[in-house]
Amino acid sequence: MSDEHRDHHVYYHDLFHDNQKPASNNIAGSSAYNLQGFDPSSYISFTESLQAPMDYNSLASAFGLSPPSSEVFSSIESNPNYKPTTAEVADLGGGGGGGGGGSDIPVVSTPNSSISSSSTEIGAEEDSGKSKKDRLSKEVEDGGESSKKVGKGKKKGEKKLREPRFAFMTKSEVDHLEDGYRWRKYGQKAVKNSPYPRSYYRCTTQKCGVKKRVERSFQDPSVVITTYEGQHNHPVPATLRGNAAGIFPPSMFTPPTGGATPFPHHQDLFQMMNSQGGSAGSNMYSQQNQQYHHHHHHQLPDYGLLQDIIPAMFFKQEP
DNA sequence: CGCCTTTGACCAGCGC
DNA sequence: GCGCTGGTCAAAGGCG
Repeated sequence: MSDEHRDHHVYYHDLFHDNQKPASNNIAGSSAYNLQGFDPSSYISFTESLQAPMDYNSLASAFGLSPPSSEVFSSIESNPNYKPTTAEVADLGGGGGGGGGGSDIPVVSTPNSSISSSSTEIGAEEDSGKSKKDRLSKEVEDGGESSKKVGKGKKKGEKKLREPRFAFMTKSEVDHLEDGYRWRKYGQKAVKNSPYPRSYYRCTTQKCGVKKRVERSFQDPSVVITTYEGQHNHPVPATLRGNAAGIFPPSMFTPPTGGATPFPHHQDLFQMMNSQGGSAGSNMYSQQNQQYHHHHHHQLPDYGLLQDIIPAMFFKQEP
């Protein structure tokens, strides 16, 4: 395994399962989207389903700060009672092998990104995409999850509730991207129609039920699809925190002024992003971290803030 | 010694 | 009801 993170491209795209979502959600149609021209209707339904009081503009501006050339796609499962479907399982990883229509995925992207092509990667295989059905109307209450065992009888009629998820695609050679948190792998499964396995991770912090799923796109092996589920109820481990610029643009965070970034990977990321299309201030960082010593891979927080920020913005906060 | 990965088995949901 | 598939468990092993 290599410790280096290279060529990081992050793709975000919005995915929300709106039950009766008309065909207007087709990705092709959204190819023209960009954060500033994002389809209002989609936004609304998205927000509504999230029940998040946040202002979209803040989000948009946040993403809008991305390097001009970055290609970003994120997907979010906003429905707290969301029930994964097959297609989504295939795409973003979901539970239960249900059917699923994977083509209704609204997309949010930054300017200059070519959504259609990339989004295709994500939703590419709806091979047996059936219709997904939604049901369930329990109240979501994160947290509870310790008593679910495989071989044991489970609680009465309690259903396993799944938290909203946030997925994004990153161009990287490493499967498991450092994000500042500590994870323990608890499973790996082969993905249907894909030669690449999917790994399941869980935040090791006690009481934190955040899960993470990592898989490589079978369409484009250079792309890694990471899906977060839940929100951390604790801060990033002190030993792991530090530079968390990660995939977010410099403007969103305090630039590593003064000192060299201990994580050249970031630099690579920025360079990559900037170089791609770019004309944005590119060597802001590139001149700094020329050298560094290799740290253990566990000490390379990359996308920590991604989790800190995205969930906070999109995920339904518990009362 | 503690923490983590590996790995096969098992479980749950859905389609047929 | 059976079979498929994704998701999870937990025992065993690995590594610092």
